[in-house]
Amino acid sequence: MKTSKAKIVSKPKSARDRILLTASDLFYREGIRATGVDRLIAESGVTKTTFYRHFPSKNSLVVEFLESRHQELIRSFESALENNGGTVNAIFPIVEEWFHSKRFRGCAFINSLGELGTVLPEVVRITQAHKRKMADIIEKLLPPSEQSKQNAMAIMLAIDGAIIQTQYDGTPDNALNLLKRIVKSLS
Amino acid sequence: MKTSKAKIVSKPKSARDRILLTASDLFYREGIRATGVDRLIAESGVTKTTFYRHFPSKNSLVVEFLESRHQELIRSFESALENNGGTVNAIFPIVEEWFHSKRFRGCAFINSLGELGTVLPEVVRITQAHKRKMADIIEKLLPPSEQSKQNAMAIMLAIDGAIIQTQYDGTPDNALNLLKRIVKSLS
DNA sequence: GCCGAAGTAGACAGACTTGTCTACATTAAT
DNA sequence: ATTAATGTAGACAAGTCTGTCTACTTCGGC
Repeated sequence: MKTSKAKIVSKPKSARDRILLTASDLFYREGIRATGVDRLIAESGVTKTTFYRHFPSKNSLVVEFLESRHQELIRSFESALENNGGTVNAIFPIVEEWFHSKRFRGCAFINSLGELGTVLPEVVRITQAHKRKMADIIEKLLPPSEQSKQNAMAIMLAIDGAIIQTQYDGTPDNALNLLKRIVKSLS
Repeated sequence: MKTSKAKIVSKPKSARDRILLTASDLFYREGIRATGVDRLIAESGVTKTTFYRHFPSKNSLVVEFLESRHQELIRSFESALENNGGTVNAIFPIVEEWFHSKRFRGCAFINSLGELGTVLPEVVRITQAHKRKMADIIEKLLPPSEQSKQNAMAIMLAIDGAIIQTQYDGTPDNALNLLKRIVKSLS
């Protein structure tokens, strides 16, 4: 098990997976435009040829990054909700853990909107798909009613707001409490 | 009154003002990183020397852009609230008009967080100052109580959420309705 | 008119960016 | 062993980016 001092990702997987894993990390932590392909290449331990064999352009890697993040988040969100009791309250410990995470830097989708929303329309499309799917999942936590679709979207809206507030204010607990209040007041 | 076909801003003001005006327009519409200094220079009708005389770096222009946008928005927000009756409901027509505006591209501060939050900490600081000031103004619309500070922050949170949802979903009326519901349910 | 402030026209520099390509080596499947 | 798939090592190219600088002109204040 190599734990090299260099920032080279240990090579447990295919080159493609390593690139995607490295991109996921750096894109989220440091920003998409702040991360050049040479950095990705160096840190994933592949060559330029290999990089471009798997991803025809940086933008296609960005799209893949967002798509895979979307899939992964949906999966883990659903799983965690189930583990937390499957009601709307199950959302809060998930969000709490995330907000307190040292790696928290807001929502990758929202950040991408700001970074690339005007130059890469796929980013807007994927963000929309992601948020709508999340709202669908939230809707299933709610008692069925005529309003449940809108209630779920309102909750999604409040979660997005709490994400933003945590990001600029650095006060996760306060944002979480506000989120809880809003969600409860919608019930 | 020159209305030249070229995209050169007519020269009503000092070079500095022209630069700032052009930056405000392009940074918001197209993105900060998507706008290079050469573009700013060409469209504001100044030379490189003049540009750098007024702004020692692109980043300092970005900071100035956000600071002046902050001041301007506070001013116009306060004014519009007063014109709309000075209650919390006064927020809605303001937000509605903005969301329906052809120029709407989300919140410049939130977009900047995504674009530059990791590389220019001033962006985070200004965004925080802006949002807190907005919340202070919102608080003044509310009946005084122990909770009014938190209520104002909850409303600010919901506004941010509505901004994001409008941005990715392109459904301003729906987001606005959700915002209204949340604000009312907090009262 | 004089002089400093402000501005013009661009050339230039170095770094960074994304992407193309050659020659060769290694791995995996048959 | 053979062959295709996959990967390595880099060099290279063109464009873009931010910022520095020279020489000269125009504007504004006294």
